[in-house]
Amino acid sequence: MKKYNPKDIEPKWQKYWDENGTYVANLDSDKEKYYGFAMFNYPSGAGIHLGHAKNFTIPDILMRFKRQQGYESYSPVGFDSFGLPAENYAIKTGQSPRVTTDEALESYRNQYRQMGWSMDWTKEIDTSKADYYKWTQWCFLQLYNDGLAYQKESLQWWCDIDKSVLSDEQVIAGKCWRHDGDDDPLVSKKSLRQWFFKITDYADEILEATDALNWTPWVKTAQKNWIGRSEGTVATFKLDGLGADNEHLDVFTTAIETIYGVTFMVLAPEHPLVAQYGQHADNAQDVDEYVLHAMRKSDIDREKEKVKTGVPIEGLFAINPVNGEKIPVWIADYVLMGYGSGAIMAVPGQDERDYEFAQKYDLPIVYTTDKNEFVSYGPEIKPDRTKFAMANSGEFNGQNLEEARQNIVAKLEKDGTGEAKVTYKVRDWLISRQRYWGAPIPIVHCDACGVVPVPEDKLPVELPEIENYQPPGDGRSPLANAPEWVQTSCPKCGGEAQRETDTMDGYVCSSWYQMRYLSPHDDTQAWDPKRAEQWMPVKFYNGGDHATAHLLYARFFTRFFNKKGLVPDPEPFQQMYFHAKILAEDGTFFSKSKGNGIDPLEIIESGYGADALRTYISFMAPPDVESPWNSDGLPSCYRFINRAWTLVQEFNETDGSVEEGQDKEILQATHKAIEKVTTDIEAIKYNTAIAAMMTLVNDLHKIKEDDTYASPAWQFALESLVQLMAPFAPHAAEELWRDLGHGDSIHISHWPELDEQYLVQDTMTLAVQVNGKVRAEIEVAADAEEEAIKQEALSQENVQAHLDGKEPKKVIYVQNRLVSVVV
RNA sequence: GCGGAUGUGGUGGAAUUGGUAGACACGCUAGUCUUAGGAACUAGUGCCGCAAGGCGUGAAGGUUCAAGUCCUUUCAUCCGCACCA
Repeated sequence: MKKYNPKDIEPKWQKYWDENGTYVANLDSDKEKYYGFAMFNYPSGAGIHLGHAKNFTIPDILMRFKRQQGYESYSPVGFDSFGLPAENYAIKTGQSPRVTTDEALESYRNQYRQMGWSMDWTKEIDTSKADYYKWTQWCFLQLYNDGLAYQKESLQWWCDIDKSVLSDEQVIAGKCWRHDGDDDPLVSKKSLRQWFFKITDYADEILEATDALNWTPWVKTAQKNWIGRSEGTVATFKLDGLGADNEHLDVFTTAIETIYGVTFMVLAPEHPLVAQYGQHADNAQDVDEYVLHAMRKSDIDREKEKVKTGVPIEGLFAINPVNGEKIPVWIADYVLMGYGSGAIMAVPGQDERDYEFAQKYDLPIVYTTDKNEFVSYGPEIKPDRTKFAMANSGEFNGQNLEEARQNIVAKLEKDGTGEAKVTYKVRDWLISRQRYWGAPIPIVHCDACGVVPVPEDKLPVELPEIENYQPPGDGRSPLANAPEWVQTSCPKCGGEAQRETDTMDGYVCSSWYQMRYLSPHDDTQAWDPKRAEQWMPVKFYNGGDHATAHLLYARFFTRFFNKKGLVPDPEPFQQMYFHAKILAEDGTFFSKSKGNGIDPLEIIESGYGADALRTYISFMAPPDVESPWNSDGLPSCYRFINRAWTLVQEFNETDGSVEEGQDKEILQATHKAIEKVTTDIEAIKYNTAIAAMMTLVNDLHKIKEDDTYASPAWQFALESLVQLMAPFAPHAAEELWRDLGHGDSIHISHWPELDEQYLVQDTMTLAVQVNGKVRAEIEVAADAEEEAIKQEALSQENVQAHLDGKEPKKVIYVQNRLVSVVV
């Protein structure tokens, strides 16, 4: 008998599928379309790991299923290949990122194929190739033309030794990643002029659309948190002293009703008024020191700070717009420049944080409600606000908080000292990177014309090959090391001009690739809007990372291009599925440092094959449940495939003798499996789909225990089984399909058709409960009358015993389930 | 602190949404066979008990003929956000 050997059949069919274009999608097909994929990879030198295996197997199963169902199923493939690791490697070795990336890509292509993923390789994209980033630059220009791309000074981490910009992940415990010794200096912040995308313009509509999405629920919550909308009031306080008499200070608060309790003001250390008036303060030196100290701390470090610190700006006061009270102004780093206006009115009587600060620095505390509870902490909490009465608040005393809030806002608006306002946590998207290995920003700086966008017909602005990947030391990217590239002529006036040397954040590249996949080789446009009309939004998008930024940015781009009429839907991903991680056998996370990783390729090559690996990854738990790897689990899936294999081989070796006696049983088992597997794949519950197939295999083995079957029913059962298995174990299924006499690929065959008549049983087994406890089981005809069933139930010996001579008060029959007798 | 979720055998996990808890696997026990293997096959396996029976879904209450599922309280764990004004 032919043995199951994945090492033989897997490479064979991989080659066949490639050569026959089995998975090549016709993007202009008339068929109903199904478009799905997983977040693409950064091709690192290390190759794929178990997480990648899961990431791409999840959509692959669904896409294969849809293909069999007759959809034009498009599984695109691509690589997010710009990024820091290749650049860091280049700095270290001088080897071009282009070269190392290409090497990594070649290896990835092989590994993807070995996993048996049904990707359409004829449409592969690579974000670091000019034919892709040309259109990333085009996207930039569209945003620029609509005023959604702009330049602004912004602070960047800076290493004084390298004279180079650092990304967040290159700052480790406040020091540069390459200079983190005890004697090395802390990193500092340097102000650079950088490019931003105005995503805040879209914050509201993205937020509003979030609830309706068919996305993993917590991802939606994360999106909403990230946007962080809160409704409140901006109040204007006039300043007094230190020559600031004509200045005013705007603060944002969600609890304006506490304004009578303001006993001090707090500015973030970066607040512009600090730089302006701090030097005039009586304690100018303290102010200076405090600001310097705070600026050196990263935001993360600041948040870790348990004890609040601050200094007053002595001599500077603010005037409370509601009662004219003169209150001191402080600086403290518990106030963040990035939120609201970077300044707060502190109400220690009603706010926990302000209370803590006031306690420490001995500042006065005024309560503005009749109950001394904190009310302004967070926009979400709503202690029944109508139950609090205002106190110490002048004309508003006695009103409940809700009334007072409205009345105070009205008063401020009338006086011109405040207004209702909505703020967001999300800030504009900083896309400038002072890096080499990214898409150049298509902008030219002309001495005469200023900032000039590169005309669309001059795209791409190609990334030049350079000699030295070390940053030049002036805050510009290594592209500044290529003067002949930087030096150019102005597209407007033709005069001397310099190219922008910043490149774009990698997230820009991945914000629109779902559209590029539809026109991967089009050199006349970023994508064909007619194709987008047919294919967008993406039906199924899987990922196990990037729950916030990437998805938010992709939504921003899609909304923008939707308004331009280039995509049919404002949302990019109809369904977003966020899978959970596979854990190590001990329940901890896999990590490079622990070296406890499991190499998918090793598993395949050890003889278990990709099919068993794919099946086990899908079987171990529902994909969205974190579950530890169990090395004994893999063999169990191999065994399952092998048992199916045996059924087919034995069938092939029979002499054709027909046993029809158990056809009905065979068909019932088969259709039950068809139904279960179909609904479970649709619901991404692969674990129970596989369990149903295992049950079918077990059933078929049992049925044939004594005889060898060769009936048409038996053949239908085997063919259906193999077709059901095809999305999970595509190689073995293909081989078995051919063994069953088919000339064409199983993957473009069809999905087994369900015949519901076989789901109905002739008889059914009902449980009989007496006072809620099961006391007997009865077997009755499926179409038996309710009365007859009840009689049958009551006549059971054990039921009678538990009735103990009493008359049942009630007998309940639940259809197809049980009979419940109440005494 | 706020928000979201989850607690089921020795293990991963099932459970038609209120209807026989533990599907399917792993592991374990016993057995069969043998070109002795990390093979295949068969049977058993929630707990206590020889059995009858009893007990069982983190804990405690409640609703119901019937609760893993609904309600209340509570404990634990995980995740997201977090000095967001």
